[in-house]
Amino acid sequence: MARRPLTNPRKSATQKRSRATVDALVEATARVLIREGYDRASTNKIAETAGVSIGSLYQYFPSKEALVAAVIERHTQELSNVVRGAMDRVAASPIAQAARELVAAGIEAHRADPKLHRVLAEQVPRVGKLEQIEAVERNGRLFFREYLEARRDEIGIADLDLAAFIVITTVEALTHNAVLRRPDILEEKGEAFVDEVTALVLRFLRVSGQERRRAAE
Amino acid sequence: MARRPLTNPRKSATQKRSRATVDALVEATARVLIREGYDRASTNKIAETAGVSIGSLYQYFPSKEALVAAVIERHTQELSNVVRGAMDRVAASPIAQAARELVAAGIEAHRADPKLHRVLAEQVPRVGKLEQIEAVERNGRLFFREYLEARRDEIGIADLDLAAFIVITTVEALTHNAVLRRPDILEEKGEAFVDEVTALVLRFLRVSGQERRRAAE
Amino acid sequence: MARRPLTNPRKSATQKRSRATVDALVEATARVLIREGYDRASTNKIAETAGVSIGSLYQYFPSKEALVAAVIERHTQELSNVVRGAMDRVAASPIAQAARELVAAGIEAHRADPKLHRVLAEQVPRVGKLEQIEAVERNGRLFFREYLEARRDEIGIADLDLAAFIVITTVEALTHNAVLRRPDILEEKGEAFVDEVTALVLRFLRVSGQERRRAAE
Amino acid sequence: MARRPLTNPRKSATQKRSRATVDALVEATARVLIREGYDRASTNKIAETAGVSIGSLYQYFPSKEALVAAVIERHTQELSNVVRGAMDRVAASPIAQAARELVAAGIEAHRADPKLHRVLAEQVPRVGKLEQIEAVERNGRLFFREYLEARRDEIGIADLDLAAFIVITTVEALTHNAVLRRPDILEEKGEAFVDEVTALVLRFLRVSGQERRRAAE
DNA sequence: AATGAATGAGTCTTCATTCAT
DNA sequence: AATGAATGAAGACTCATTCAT
Repeated sequence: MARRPLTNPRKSATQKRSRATVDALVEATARVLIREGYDRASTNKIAETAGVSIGSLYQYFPSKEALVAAVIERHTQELSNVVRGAMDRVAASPIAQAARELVAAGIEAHRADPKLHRVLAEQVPRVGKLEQIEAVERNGRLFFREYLEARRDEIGIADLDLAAFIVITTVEALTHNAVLRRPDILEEKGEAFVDEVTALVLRFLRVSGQERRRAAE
Repeated sequence: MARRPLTNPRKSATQKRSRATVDALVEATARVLIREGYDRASTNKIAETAGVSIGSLYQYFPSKEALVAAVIERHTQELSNVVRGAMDRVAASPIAQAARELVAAGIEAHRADPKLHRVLAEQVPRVGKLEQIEAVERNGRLFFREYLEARRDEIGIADLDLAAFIVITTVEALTHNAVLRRPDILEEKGEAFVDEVTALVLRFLRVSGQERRRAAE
Repeated sequence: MARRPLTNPRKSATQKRSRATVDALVEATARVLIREGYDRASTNKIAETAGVSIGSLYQYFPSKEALVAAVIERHTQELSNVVRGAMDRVAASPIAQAARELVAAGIEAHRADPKLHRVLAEQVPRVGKLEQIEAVERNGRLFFREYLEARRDEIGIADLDLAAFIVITTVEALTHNAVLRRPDILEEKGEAFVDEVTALVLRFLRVSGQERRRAAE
Repeated sequence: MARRPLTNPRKSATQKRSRATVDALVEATARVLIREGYDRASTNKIAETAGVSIGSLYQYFPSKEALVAAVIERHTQELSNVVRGAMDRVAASPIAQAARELVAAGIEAHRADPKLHRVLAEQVPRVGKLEQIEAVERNGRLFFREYLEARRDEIGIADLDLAAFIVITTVEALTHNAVLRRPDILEEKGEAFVDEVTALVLRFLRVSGQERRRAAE
């Protein structure tokens, strides 16, 4: 049985070969996680899937948790990139327009690897990496809050902190659930869904109807 | 189970004992789940916590899954009761007023046993009980949809299906996250939070400002 | 876990009701043994099948082994009866005729409850009752030896001990295997089978051809 | 199982180690089976007896049954070899001589590991391996039947199928029981026993007295 | 550095048996 | 005497991890 599980990769794979092995392992972990679920994802299976011996696996990752942590990190990074990209792109746009792009980005992000996202969403807490995830979330929130601050005069709500929490939570939940549990909605009336979620956000932020209408074009 | 028992008292004494054992086991499962998480929650630990032998545990529950399922059922039932109660209470009220009550009910429901709720929310999917949970959710959605239908002329949104999904997902996510991850918000500005979430819902549903204002009093 | 398993019934059921319970238990044990095999035949299942509580079962039988021993005893008794009956019937007949009857009796005996016989044959050794069985066998052998002795002048073999062992073993094996493993033989050419086994025995005992021919009529 | 191994020595060293472990496990299973009987033969005890960890046991054998099956296979193989060897040796000899050798081979085979043979004979059926055993038996029967066919003119019995069944069953039962239950016979008058069993077979097959006498020299 | 055989703590589960009612 | 709830020893098996080669 394990001591306290370490969650940091054992060595900063500098060599190219090492790097490839590490990548293979992380990728294999993700695949096995999807295929088998957390409990049935054994390190031996992961090693085999990666085409690597179990010994080598432990050369690079001190524990199963470390592997999962790496997957989480990679996945979180990818999500983050998509969302950050969208945010950067609309940094200069008026809210009414930005909102729509952000909602779309949310859906797109979740669509990247929904099965992995589901497993992680369901099992992350068990790996000690929750804090890291929360850090990412907090960053997103602060980032968004700054955006709101910059656009303060376009919106009619005072408590920006609260507003950021509500908007982020809402959009995250709606895109997550739409992708994972109601794919039918996205397929049959994806446009309408984006419209409605965008409207939800804008109305909540009391963005003036004029702006909204302008953005709707 | 031989012959028919002649006395009732004995039987009901027996039944009371069984009942107590079952209850103790379900309760112990919940506690261990909270304390240890799903993976580390072994049936032996649960039996011990319940003050019951492992044999008795298996007399009443054929597997670990069955125990967790029972906990889920109990918890779901409790949540359901709170929410249904609120829905019944406001069935005749105008939306603007109903919304606020529902949001409050959502918070109250999550507050009943937030830690348990977190564990279940995070790990339920792995137990086959997912369908049951989803059934409850679907029921809630349909129930709410009917409510919307009855109040159709108070709201300015056409696709009631979509609206129900969005509202329920949103309120669930907001109350869940507020209770579990941002207790500070509820403590420091719980009123404002309820106000905002209520407003979010009403605005999304395009309930007329007049109604909204009337309800805000 | 059990101490040393006792194999004797706990009380000599004098009362009629007790007697009925004991019978029901022995019968249930036989049935469960056939249905489930020795390993899966749990005392609880036996009690249930007997329509008796597990507590009552232990009132009459101190252990699972005791139950099986009772079944063995009953079954052995039945076999014994069939064979002894035949032996008694032919005590006064010449060997050539007696042999045929004994072979037929062997088949008949095995046919009484072949499934039970198989389970017992396969599992008896595990219950301490082997000695008892061997005692029965020895008795049969001695009994048969005496018969041979009485007919000494009809047979041309000197070592009657050896002869008894060989004949008994052979007939037992042939009837057992025919019934349990080659039922097709009995069905398609049962007559021929009896003829051949009888001939086998008579020829082995050097019973004169004249006698043999006379018996074959 | 990554990459192809470059060196042979290492692999074969490894293979030798594995092979030794497997052998130790099979051997330990046989010993424990003899010492404790099937029911009390736990995998833990087997592993311990083999001087191997329980984990290694399961690395090579997926279940207790698999272990027993391996023992059965090994034992059956050995028996088979002895008997086949004898059959091959006498393939060209006249029956009267062949019979004696086969009976002797039967005894020899059972003597190889009589205790193991007893446990297996008594408990094998419960393992799914029964078919395999029966297959071996059937093969033996068919093989023997062919032999009879080739020697058809030496014997005076028409139904060779039936004859093969009877002879094989008889010889098996007699050698089995003699070795396991009446070792005294073999020790005190082993010669006579072989003589009589041989005679039993030859007389049953109606081999002419002349042949019999010739073989008896 | 890689390999994979070996380890063993710990899990779930069964079932013969006891004992309070 | 009967009942059946409770017991707990023991068994089969898994899998994260180590370490000899």
